[in-house]
Amino acid sequence: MKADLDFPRDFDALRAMVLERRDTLPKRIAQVAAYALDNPDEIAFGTAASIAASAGVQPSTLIRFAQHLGFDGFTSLQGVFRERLRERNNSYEERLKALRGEGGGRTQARGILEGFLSAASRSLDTVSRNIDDPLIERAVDVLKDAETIYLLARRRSYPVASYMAYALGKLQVRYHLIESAAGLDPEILAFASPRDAVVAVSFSPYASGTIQSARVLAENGVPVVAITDSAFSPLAESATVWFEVVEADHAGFRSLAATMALSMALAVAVAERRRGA
Amino acid sequence: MKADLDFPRDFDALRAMVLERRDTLPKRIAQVAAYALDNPDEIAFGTAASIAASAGVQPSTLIRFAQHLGFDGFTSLQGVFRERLRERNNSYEERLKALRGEGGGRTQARGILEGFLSAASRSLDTVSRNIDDPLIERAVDVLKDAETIYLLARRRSYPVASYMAYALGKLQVRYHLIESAAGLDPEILAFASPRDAVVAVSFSPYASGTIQSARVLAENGVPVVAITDSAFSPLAESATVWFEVVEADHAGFRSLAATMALSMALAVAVAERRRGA
DNA sequence: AAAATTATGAAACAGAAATTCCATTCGCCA
DNA sequence: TGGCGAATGGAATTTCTGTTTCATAATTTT
Repeated sequence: MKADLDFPRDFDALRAMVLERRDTLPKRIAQVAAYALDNPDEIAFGTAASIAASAGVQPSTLIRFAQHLGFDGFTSLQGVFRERLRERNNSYEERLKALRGEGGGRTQARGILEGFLSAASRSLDTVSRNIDDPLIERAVDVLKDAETIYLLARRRSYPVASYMAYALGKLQVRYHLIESAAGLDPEILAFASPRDAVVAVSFSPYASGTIQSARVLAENGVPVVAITDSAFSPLAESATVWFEVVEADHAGFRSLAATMALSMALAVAVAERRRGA
Repeated sequence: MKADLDFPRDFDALRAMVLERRDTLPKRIAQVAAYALDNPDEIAFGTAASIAASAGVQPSTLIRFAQHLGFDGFTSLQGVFRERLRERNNSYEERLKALRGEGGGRTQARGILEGFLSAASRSLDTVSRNIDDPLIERAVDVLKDAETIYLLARRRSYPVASYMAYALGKLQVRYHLIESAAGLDPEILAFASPRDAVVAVSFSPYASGTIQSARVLAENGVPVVAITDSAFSPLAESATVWFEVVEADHAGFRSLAATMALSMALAVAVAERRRGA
């Protein structure tokens, strides 16, 4: 007889058990384990067949996974995932309530995190209200015909350009990321022609390098798509199309969430347009 | 014939429809309707038989209720209740839905932008639920004593590190951003001692450079704070403290919003702690 | 290297679930 | 009151789901 009664009663226990045993689990079982921890909602609602397909295994493997953990079948394992979903929603309600009630039990670091999360969230809200369709379309029109897209951003804005570079690379769109303040940039920018295009990102206080480069490029007839934070931005003057993105800030640091989302949207939209979609 | 295709797509619409018609509904159907609005979780998780018993009606009545509302059966009605449970507390999502409703004609690019905004918002929600205070405190403890903070991130994660570098610089915290895959990194990392610390960021598929460097540093006794996306991440093994941040994605590109917020919070919290605040 | 054990895939199976059907009851109007 | 249509209960039916089984592959042990 093998009365395996020590199955995990809740999600945390299950998670702990999986992590503890992960090295000893068979390959397919481990594959299911990883999927389960990463997609708990799927497990809670799906059927054995649908989950198995989504995780790339056989339904029977799911049951074996459950049995490895001490459950007597998939159904009882699923119960744990459902219970978690019920409780999570409850605790989240309470979390919101605590936040509204200005709960005192938060640590300082937690408060800072909430601040940044809130700033990011406000930025997203703002940009979704303020960006209008024709503007995006015009920007995409400009960029879709460019032989090379030059990415211009410094300091605070640099992370935006570097993520855009990553995306454009994946999308097989030719680009050039203007890296450093040092040396080579002027020469590289001298190659830019009116058949190329520039994406320039700068927020107040504007990095002078970005502003000047953008101006020079614009004077040479290279179309410029700008992302900046005000109509009075010196970037707006040089721009063919410009977006006003006002990021909320916390502790003196602005969120980049909205700018990131916009720049990624531009990258993907350009790639799709080129594919003729 | 009356092809009733206008069944309620979400819980709010369903609720509104029920309230509107409640006077005209047959007795048993009304009984089910009341039960459904009062016990939505039961509907989401239960079976038709168990719900029927719990509501004091026959299973067939449950189906009639669903059909009265325009669904083609109990199963599709249940789908609405499940969807609600998944997407509860996602205020941004609902706002987007409302926007679509009134806006009418969206362009393709606009759709892509909304996709990224929505992904960012979901990421923020998730991280605010899943990160707990003690974890942040421990990470800050590790970092506050470091002489130099080494920032380790490649490719997709690199923008995070570069923004963190910007912030740490402003905050006058000594750091070193590991730049390129080329040449100098090993020598620079060899300087790191147990009195320093590392912030490593990597998401699946994990950049091998980041993983290896983190492992070597950990073996040399340098504390590692990791931000990664799964308990199975190889980064988690090397980490002294690790955060699980699951970013939502759109069009194949993950949001960085949550990771950005977390990394900025760490930077600011460390600086404040050092100031003795 | 061979044998034994364990893991995996695919399909068959049994049971439960949702749905349909039909006889009966209820409520309403002539 | 009698007749008609809608509503209801309960069983029959069909669809689908979790589980089991078995043959095969992989892995470990001897």
